[in-house]
Amino acid sequence: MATIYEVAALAGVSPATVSRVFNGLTVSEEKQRLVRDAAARLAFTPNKTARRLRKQSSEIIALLIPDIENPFYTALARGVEDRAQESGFSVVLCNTDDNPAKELRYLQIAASEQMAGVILSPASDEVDLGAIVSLGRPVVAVDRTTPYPVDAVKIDNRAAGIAATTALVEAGYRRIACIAGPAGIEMTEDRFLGWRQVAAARGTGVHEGYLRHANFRVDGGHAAMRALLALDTPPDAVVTTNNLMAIGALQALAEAGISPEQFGVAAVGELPFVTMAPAAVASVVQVRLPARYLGRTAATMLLERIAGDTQPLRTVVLRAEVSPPPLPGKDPAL
Amino acid sequence: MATIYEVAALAGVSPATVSRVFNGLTVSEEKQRLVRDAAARLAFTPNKTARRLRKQSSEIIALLIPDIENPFYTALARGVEDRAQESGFSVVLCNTDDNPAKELRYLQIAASEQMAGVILSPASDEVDLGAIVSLGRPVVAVDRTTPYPVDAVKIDNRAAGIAATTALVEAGYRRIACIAGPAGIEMTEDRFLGWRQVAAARGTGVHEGYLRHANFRVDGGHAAMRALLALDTPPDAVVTTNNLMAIGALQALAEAGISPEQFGVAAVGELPFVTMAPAAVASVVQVRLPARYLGRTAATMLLERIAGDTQPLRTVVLRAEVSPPPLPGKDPAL
DNA sequence: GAAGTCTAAGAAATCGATTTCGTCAAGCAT
DNA sequence: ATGCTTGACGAAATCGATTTCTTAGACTTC
Repeated sequence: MATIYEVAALAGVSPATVSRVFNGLTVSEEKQRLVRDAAARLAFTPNKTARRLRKQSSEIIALLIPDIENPFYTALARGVEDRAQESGFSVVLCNTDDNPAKELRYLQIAASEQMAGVILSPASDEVDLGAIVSLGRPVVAVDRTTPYPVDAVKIDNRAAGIAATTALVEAGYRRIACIAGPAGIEMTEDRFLGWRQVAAARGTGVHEGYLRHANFRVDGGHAAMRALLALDTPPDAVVTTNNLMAIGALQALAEAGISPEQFGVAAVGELPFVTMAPAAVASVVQVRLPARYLGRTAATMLLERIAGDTQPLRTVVLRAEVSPPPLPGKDPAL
Repeated sequence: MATIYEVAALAGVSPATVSRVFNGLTVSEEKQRLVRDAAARLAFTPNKTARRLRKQSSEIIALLIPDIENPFYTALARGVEDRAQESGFSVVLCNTDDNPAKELRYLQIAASEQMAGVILSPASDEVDLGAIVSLGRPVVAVDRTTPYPVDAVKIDNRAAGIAATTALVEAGYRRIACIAGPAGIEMTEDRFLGWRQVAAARGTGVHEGYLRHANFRVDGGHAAMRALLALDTPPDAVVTTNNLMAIGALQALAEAGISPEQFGVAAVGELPFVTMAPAAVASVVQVRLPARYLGRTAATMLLERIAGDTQPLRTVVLRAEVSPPPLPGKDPAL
């Protein structure tokens, strides 16, 4: 790795001039050419570490997500990445596993690595964002919220819960259960409040035991669905507050020999990689979340802050829509 | 952010001593205590950027994968991440999108960021690893191979292709087609060679038009399957060389009203998030790849090199197995 | 033509750790 | 008691860029 000094020596100028050329500061045509030629000949790449030490900031943004194996978050990550790339930023993807300790560790790394900013989906309401916020690094919460004063991009979760449940009611279901995520996460609680509101008003009321808390993963949805089916008066439909728990629920139903055409299933979120028969797919209510756009929006907000935007805190709320499945074989891009 | 100088001043020692304390070098009990107290009081965290500039290396490894939205690669990433974490390393996940230009860009970043090493699944055989290799940074290729002299972890792809095709033959299918990935990637070519070998020997021979090249994604598999179904003499079964193309194929079949119980489908790779009826699921041949373990192994090899291991280049070949689906609702961890 | 204003570009300080080099004192052998 | 080793620890150099200062010319302006 050639350094700026070697380039300077070869070009017959001072290191300062080399730096100026690479940073677009005023340098005569003449010397610019000399420097560029020398740099090309030495295959010079500026040392980012040195640059960062001096500038006290980098062009890297950290993205902390709870579960990298959940297609919702990978789509979100794509959105962030694409937007960041457009501005010449790189994204470091960190998997927090819904574990506050891991999350904290990554936040510390982000700080001590002088990363330009952080986009995160907090593992819990108790994440300590105080340290990084007071350091002046911009932070944007995405999908999930946090009590700390940071920008946020979220879904209208209450409306999404209502939409999912309403679709089931309109399909004729009345005994509607809910498989919600862990307590203490506003995102899932809003969705289940939406369910409760509709289930109470237009279903048979909120039956004891029809609300199940589970982890956000497939196995959680599976276990919860089995428990629901084992009730004395089992429900005739279920709402799940995320995509993977719906997969688990569908698996449990399939095992029990029940098709989603008989038993209503609604998911807040999109089912990834469905291969069921078209009729079965169509019978599953999917409240599609604009995951990629969520990520893109968060990235845009973060980049604005990084660029020095000091407007008051913003929370962007996006609405999800109950929509038909995309044309099969087409990726619903962005 | 407190610096080492402030800690030194507060503790009444030199900065060198503070550094020594944090690096476990010989320092008297007495001063150790003073330094630790001062550091705690100032909430001191060593500046990684400065450290990296001086040490010319970091505790970050770059992981370059072609498609972050493919569950195979996210599982692989988990394997890498878990192993790296055990050794105190962080992982930076980079999505190359099967795009050599993006890949090159990330490799340059890895170099100029002084990352400790790189694990990658090359987007093409022409990736230029020369620069980073000659820089002395360890590199491990995973899943896909490269002509450059680097360690590698891969699947016995030929055997996987043979296993997938053989399972279809044994299920009674004879007109077996193949949906392969883009040409020029050894991984997918070996798999399709396995198919060709078995199809030629035990099927009806390799029919003109039964080999389709597609991108590695769902839409590619979908389009290829439609093309196969539109042939004058359509096949009665298909082998896909990865997981997502199988999803696409199954979707195309479902649209055509064909169940995988009638039309043989075999995938090299595991179908993510299946929700089909158990009988349908069981009829799909899945050659399960140890994705997580692949990642873990690659990480282990890389960490050994980082630690200074200089043994000759190694290529670890893992065998995939045609196996029954995991118990529903259970994540096939590691 | 003297004074004032720019502008290009070099010299040197700076970012915050690590590490080499010395120094000084204690411990040990002769 | 002298010389030698050993160990703790401070002073200062170092990593490679960026960013003041400065300075020397070139160019205005009255």
